[in-house]
Amino acid sequence: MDAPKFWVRVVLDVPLPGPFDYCSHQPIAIGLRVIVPFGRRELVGLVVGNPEQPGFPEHQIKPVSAILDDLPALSAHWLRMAQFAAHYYQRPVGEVALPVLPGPLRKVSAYRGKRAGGGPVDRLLRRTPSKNREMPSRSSTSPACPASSGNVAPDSAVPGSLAAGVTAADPVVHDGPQLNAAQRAAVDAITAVQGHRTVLLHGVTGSGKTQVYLQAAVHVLQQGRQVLFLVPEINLTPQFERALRERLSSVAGHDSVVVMHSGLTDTERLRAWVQLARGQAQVMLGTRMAVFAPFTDLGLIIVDEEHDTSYKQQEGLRYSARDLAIWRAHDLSIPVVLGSATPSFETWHHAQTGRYLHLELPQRALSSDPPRIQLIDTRRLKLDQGFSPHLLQALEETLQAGQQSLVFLNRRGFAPVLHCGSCGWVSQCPRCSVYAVLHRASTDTSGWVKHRLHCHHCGYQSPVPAACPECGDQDLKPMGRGTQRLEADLADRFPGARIARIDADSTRLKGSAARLFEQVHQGRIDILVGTQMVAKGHDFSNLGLVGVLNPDSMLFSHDFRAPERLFAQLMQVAGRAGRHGRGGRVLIQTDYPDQPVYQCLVRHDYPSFARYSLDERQAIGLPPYAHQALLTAEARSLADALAFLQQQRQQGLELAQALLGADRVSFYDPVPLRVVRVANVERAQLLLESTHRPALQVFLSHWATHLAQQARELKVRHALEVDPLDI
DNA sequence: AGCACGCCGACT
DNA sequence: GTCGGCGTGCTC
Repeated sequence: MDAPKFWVRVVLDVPLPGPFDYCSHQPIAIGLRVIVPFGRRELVGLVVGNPEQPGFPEHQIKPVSAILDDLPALSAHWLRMAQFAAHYYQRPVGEVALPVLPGPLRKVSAYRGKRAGGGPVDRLLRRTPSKNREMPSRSSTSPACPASSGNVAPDSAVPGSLAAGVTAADPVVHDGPQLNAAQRAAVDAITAVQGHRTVLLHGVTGSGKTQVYLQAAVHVLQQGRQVLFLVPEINLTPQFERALRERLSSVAGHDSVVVMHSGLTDTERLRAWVQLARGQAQVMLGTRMAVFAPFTDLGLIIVDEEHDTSYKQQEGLRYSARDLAIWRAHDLSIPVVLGSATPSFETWHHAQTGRYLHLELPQRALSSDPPRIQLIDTRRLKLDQGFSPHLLQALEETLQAGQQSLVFLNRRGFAPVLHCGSCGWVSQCPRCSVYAVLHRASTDTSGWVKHRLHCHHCGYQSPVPAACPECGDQDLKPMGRGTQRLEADLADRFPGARIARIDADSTRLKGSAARLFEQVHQGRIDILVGTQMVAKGHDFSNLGLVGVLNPDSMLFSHDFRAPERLFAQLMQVAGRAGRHGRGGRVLIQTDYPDQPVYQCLVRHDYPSFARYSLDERQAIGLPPYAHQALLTAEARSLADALAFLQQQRQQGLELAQALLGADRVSFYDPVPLRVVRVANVERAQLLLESTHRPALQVFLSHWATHLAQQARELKVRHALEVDPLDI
């Protein structure tokens, strides 16, 4: 007489082990979302199983409140990926699977209340009637769309990202530029891959990796399958979007490219997700979050600039989108292409040992000469406002020749610190253990320039004191140089030159980055000052000179990956020079010209640098020859944080011994972070290591549950990171 | 993580 | 007399 009862296993975005069992009067497919009661509230959950028997006392099990079937169920492959990521990064599945959905798909409020309509997906589909032909709504209540005589609706009629992205429909078939022999060979090698293979496409800046990506993508699209294209930064999406649409429109239709990144609104993200999930989009271009997109028939993944650390999420679930992309490709038996001029040493190592297919693009496709890199030994030079005479002369010459220059300094603000000459006082952030950085107020128009003190870690700001707070001396001096000061100095020195600065401060407003880059492209800037923002991807056509100031500061990090990053970064800025026509010059000012990183740079010799660095890492047992995990603790006092880590280390040692026997996992000593205090919280970390990945995984999964309990008891916040990049 | 319950201080 | 501080306990 009872209606049949079905058990439903659901994961939720809560920091509890889970999953949670519910009941329903009808079967619910795995991969669908549901609204369920949880404690005193309701949550959106994801169905991951239909157990025969619940794993919880039956009388305590509540019924599912609603079934959300406005989108097709997430695929078994997608769920495997979520499960894998959860297991690998030591988090509950629900904390992986739900936060990666567009906001409206995981918010109860989007489905409840009078304005909810049929939920966010139905609302979206109703709101874009011009798209109904291509995106027929599941619901029959959608107004029928009068078919508009084969013509595509003008883009301006479409709100949101689609409008921004869809440039005028272009029916012309683009065959793309002629590929050189190496590019041709690379495309052939990629398209010949059967099943899964990770492919490293190693090619210097300007060697034409993009054309290889596009050609490989065309091949996959012609088979009717989808392509995922990952880029490190939002800034890079517009130029790739343009290239993709142009190149791919003939194969897959102009609506087939969707974009996914954190700069989109909820609705824009939802739109891209929905189009992909319904199989209406063929290509997704995006930043790391796009690796979780719900493809229906993915055939190829491309990871551009695979070495870029932006692929690693630095909060919440600390995943590497590059590594998950490889996992995804493996699970789907499809190829994944990792492209870079300076691959991560992990990737390079795998390419050298044959685990990855190694493809080379040896030449610059667009220009004959690579940029000429010179080191300027600044140990015995008298610098003038941070500039060597050589660099000043080169700037003058480049200006005279009507070419553009880029001065690269990885330090924003006016000066790193304000200093009192008579008592030694320095500007500190009151809440963090770092200097407060002197900034030029961004809104100064005329006359007196206003400065303020900024903390780059917690956002604290204050006016500049009129006199030293310690001794009352009025002669406070800025020490050192940031991009703002550089910009001002250059303006004094080259009064006729048009100077611009691109860094996180000058591009804070939406669209200002694009505007600044546009000015540079149009040749309306002579000297560009910039931080690492300018290093990535931008193709400056008339850049004759790159000057690099103070790169040594990047070498002094205690992180063993610092030289690897410095090499990649300098190679990347160097690559901005002379991309078209004559090769440009690159001048690097350093106190350590003998360092291997600089010596290899001068010779454009990535392989030697990699060989040298990998040998070194092998000798002392660092990644990729060992696998690491990092436990960080945050507490009110440093002593509490360290005590917690010490305790976890001790218990970890015993646990590892019991689980794995011999010394499979080794622990370093707990240490304070380089910046100990941020926003009045003290931080410390504990690094662990194993040469055996599975052993580390087994250990971590046991240890992680331990940690959660004890951290709560001791009021210490903690985070466990697998494969940490910053140590 | 939320969200409630619960038991002690300064305000209309 | 209540508003409200955040301790602790629970969520299929």
